[in-house]
Amino acid sequence: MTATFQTMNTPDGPFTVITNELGKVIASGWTSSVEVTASRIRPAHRPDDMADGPGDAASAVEAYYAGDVHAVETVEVELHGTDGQLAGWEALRRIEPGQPLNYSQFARALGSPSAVRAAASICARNPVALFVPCHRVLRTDGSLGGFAWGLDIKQSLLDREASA
Amino acid sequence: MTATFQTMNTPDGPFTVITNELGKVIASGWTSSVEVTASRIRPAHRPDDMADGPGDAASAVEAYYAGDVHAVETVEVELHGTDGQLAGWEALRRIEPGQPLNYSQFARALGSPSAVRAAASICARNPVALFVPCHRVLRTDGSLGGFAWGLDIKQSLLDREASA
DNA sequence: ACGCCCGTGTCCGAAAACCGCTAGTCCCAC
DNA sequence: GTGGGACTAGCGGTTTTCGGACACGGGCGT
Repeated sequence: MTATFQTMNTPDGPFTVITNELGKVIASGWTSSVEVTASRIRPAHRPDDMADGPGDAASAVEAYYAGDVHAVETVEVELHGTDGQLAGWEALRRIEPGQPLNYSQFARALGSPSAVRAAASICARNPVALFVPCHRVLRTDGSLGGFAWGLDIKQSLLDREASA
Repeated sequence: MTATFQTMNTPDGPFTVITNELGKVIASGWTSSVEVTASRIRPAHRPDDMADGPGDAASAVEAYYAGDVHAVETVEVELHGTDGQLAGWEALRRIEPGQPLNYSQFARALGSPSAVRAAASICARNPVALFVPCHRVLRTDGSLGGFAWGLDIKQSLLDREASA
């Protein structure tokens, strides 16, 4: 399987998107390294080789940073994972920008109120950051919790969406 | 991923072939059950759904049973596995009909003369029986060894190829 | 002759470890 | 008192790790 990638600049630093043959996003994150981005895809579905090339996910990211924080919502993604992960990532996409949840609420939304920690690790493994907005889940005490691409960026995204 | 299958009758009983979008064989065996056939594909690459449909692998099988035992050699296959498995399955395809090897010779051909048992399990996991002729490897003492689809069929194939 | 044990690569199931957390306790500094 | 920081046990899906099993043959000891 072969895939396409693009790296662009954003106010939060370089951002890389990897898409499959159909143009669906399979991985993304704030790094200029394709390898690092690809490492978030589960091994069995990781592309054999990747080439730089065009794609329209990039324009959605630019629109997002230009102020249209909804722009990334309609971009198609292709996700692989367990049933729980797929359900979780889908649920994340339904969170509105500017209205973050905490990990407990998120676990409850998934139907397992006590599986808070498990829910957190579903966020942690989101391969398509920004498109699946795992940054919209925070700790109950108001602190940020974690973010694979760095807490500065998580905070920046939240600020941006709060003021949009 | 979606795939196509066909089931046909042969002197050795019903035979099912599963092919991918490109028409390459991804699984096959003497059974009328698509599930059983598909179970030989490693989980990560198993198709999501399968539909009955045409394909020209079937005609090669018919030609084989009509007496042209070389007919299945040119059919394209798509295999997934470890490096050792891929090398092994490739080597199997180079064995001439009517000239069976034993497991020791096969292991030696793979470059690991002492890994006889490992070589045997590479045969054992061949997902595309007949197209990759794992039935052409026997025990050193002359007995059949094993065959996923039943020893009767292994014997029958060997007889057929010996007299061709 | 016959039986036992070992080498070797890969798969598979079971069990343990891993965590982007939370609620409850305890303790101290005001 | 009381607000806040520090510490702990418990949580539950996923991933990782580990040990056994296997389409066998050859060397060694009885």
